Amino acid sequence: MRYSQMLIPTTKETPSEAEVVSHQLLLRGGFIRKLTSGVYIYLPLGLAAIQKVAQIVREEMNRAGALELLMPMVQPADLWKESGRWQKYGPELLRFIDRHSRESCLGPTHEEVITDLARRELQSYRQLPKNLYQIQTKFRDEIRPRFGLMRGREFVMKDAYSFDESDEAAGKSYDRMFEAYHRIFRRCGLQFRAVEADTGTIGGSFSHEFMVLASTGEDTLVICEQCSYAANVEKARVAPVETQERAGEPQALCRVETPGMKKVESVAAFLKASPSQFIKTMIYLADGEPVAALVRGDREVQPVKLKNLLGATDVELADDETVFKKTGLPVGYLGPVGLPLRVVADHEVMAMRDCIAGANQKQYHLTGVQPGRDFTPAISGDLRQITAEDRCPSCGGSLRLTEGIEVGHIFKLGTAYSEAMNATFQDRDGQARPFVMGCYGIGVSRVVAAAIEQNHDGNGIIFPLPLAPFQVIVLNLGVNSEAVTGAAERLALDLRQLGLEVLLDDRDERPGSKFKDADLIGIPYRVMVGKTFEKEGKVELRRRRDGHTETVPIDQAAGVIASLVRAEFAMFVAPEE
RNA sequence: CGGGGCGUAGCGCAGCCUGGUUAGCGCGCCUGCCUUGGGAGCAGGAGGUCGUAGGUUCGAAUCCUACCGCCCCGACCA
Repeated sequence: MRYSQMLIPTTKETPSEAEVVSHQLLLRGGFIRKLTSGVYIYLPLGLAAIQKVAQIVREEMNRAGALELLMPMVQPADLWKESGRWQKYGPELLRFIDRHSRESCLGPTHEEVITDLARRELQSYRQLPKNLYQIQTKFRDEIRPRFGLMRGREFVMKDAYSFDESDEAAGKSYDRMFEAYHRIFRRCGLQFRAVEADTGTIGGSFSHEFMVLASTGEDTLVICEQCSYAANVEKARVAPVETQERAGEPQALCRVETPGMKKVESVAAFLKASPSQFIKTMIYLADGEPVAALVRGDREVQPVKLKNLLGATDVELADDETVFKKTGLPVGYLGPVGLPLRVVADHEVMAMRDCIAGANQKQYHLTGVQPGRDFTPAISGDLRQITAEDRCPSCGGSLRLTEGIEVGHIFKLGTAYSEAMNATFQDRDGQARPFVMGCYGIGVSRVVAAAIEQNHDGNGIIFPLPLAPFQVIVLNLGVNSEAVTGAAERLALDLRQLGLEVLLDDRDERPGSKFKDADLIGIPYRVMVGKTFEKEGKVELRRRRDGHTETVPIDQAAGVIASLVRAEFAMFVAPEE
């Protein structure tokens, strides 16, 4: 491909709307242009990168036995009413009415459509298992789209759905996807981890997220330094604590005046106590009902864990005003003793003794509080957010916190959708049974953004070779010289014949501009045909990632480059290949 | 949806507070000359419903009102 005939509108200046580096570089490099909030045009270069990811995904899904199909973007409301999600999904689901007054929506995901297909077309256990997938544009009306391709409203997604006859078989389908995902992200050249995750609104029993490690990630992960344990902090289990040995008699309950002190720190300073002796009482609204969550004074409540402990669908921290309105209690002086609310305690709290807590009375706290003696929570369990100081729940090793970008998510769905939508097959005994389902997503366009977040420098993008729109860019640095131009053209042709994807920069531009553009758009290998060729018959070969440069005679250049590219590709093969 | 900000040439911005010639600047674009190894230089040029609608005024990019769009923070989220 000739640069002069491409559309690669690069810019020197960074557009003001872009906050994160992938967004900036995608705009500057001429990969995308915004049409409207959260909706982007993929220019030729951007589309090429997305197609690279899509092709890897396709190959690995096919290899894992999945079948590609393509479902409509427009979906009838009736299906969503059957699954119950027409009510549940909320405003993220873009709904509209067509000319016949039929309610419809743009598909943010396709469980309903695929389940409808399955109940029509899959009647017998003999047809199972089946795993069907598509690579398609999704629309979710995000509250606040941001970060370019990282969180758009419209985006390219691979979604797959598995149908099995039993839990056990569904587990195998899940494991097969777990492996396929490892192969996919490995082949994309990304640093990533699979982590235990919360199942979110899609529901289901078990799930893993695939996170690309990058400092701009929207999620926080814990990773064990010793074993393979990794989890989203929303989910990360905190190892249960041992109950402390009781030395001496437990203190008696005692009310102390703590004027104007609401924060744990200030009361702690006043009473010359450590925050770890406190019981912190946080009021949350669980599906609108106030509940009290107890954690140690120096800990934080993890709301997703609270939600799961309560079995609620929505949990949010109540603000001071709401707390007072709903309970009449003074914020800052709340405590579990005599609290007329449902109380959920972190198991660490239950192991504490001689604690300090609010007295549920303005300007007063209690000391000598004994969990179990002075109050008994309705539920106690794992409630607090894990910290880097905690030990690995799996092996006891030390933990590290890091940021990640979610690029893939796999779920065991069970029979939630098949039962709601009456999607059944006949088993060996002729009995109708609901499909046991799984669903598996990959944010294809987000993978491109994540790859850039993880691979860039001050000059621009550094694409992992498998995702690069072109593997090699040949710079003709002497467009006025027939000899140089001829050599550059021939080299580009030779490289193409060796199976490489080549961009030939044949523009009548000064060398500096060509270098800058080549760096910006992140092509892994750059070949310069110019002065050195005129003087010595050699071309210079430069690797984008580390700037490593070598000079080779023109007649050997194509072969050298091809073997370099092949050698590098070999690093991105999937495990066990 | 709550809070904040912005809409002036393709992009980035100044001008607005304190209304008054022909609305500027940088980048980009076009023509010519010159130049050619890290976004050159000179000369000439094209390009604007100043987001939209209404109002105030002799006169509005500038003041007022409404609406639209976009960005940032928050809640939310595969």
